[in-house]
Amino acid sequence: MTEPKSTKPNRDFPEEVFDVVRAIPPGRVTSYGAVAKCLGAARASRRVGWILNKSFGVTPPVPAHRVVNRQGMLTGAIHFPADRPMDVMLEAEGVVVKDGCVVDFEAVFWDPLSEL
DNA sequence: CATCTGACCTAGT
DNA sequence: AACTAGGCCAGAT
Repeated sequence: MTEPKSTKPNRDFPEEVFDVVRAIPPGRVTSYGAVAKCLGAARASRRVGWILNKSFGVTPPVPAHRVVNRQGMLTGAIHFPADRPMDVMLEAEGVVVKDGCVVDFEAVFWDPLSEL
């Protein structure tokens, strides 16, 4: 069979991730697993983080600071530039962050599966 | 070419 | 309820 066995609805993973993250409204946050699942790759949550790491400097800019882990912790803050800490950007949009953790994570959680 | 790590998640104990 | 271990996919060394 010469036909492409993988008929995945997924185009380029990075591009899809950027699109979803860009769709996150201000004052809201989402999780890597939610984005990955939205793309049909619930097990690719790790890839999402790696892709977001690459999202620095891309156009249009991707609000990677709106993406946190399942627990609402800013695990990616360590990879953020010191000039733009993740917690500061979130608070600037209305998200309350305490000790690197999002307060009322469920309240500010934005599900791409439901909203997108 | 083989091995390890990584912005994670799920499941088992 | 909390902790540990394994799985997942891809890039880097």
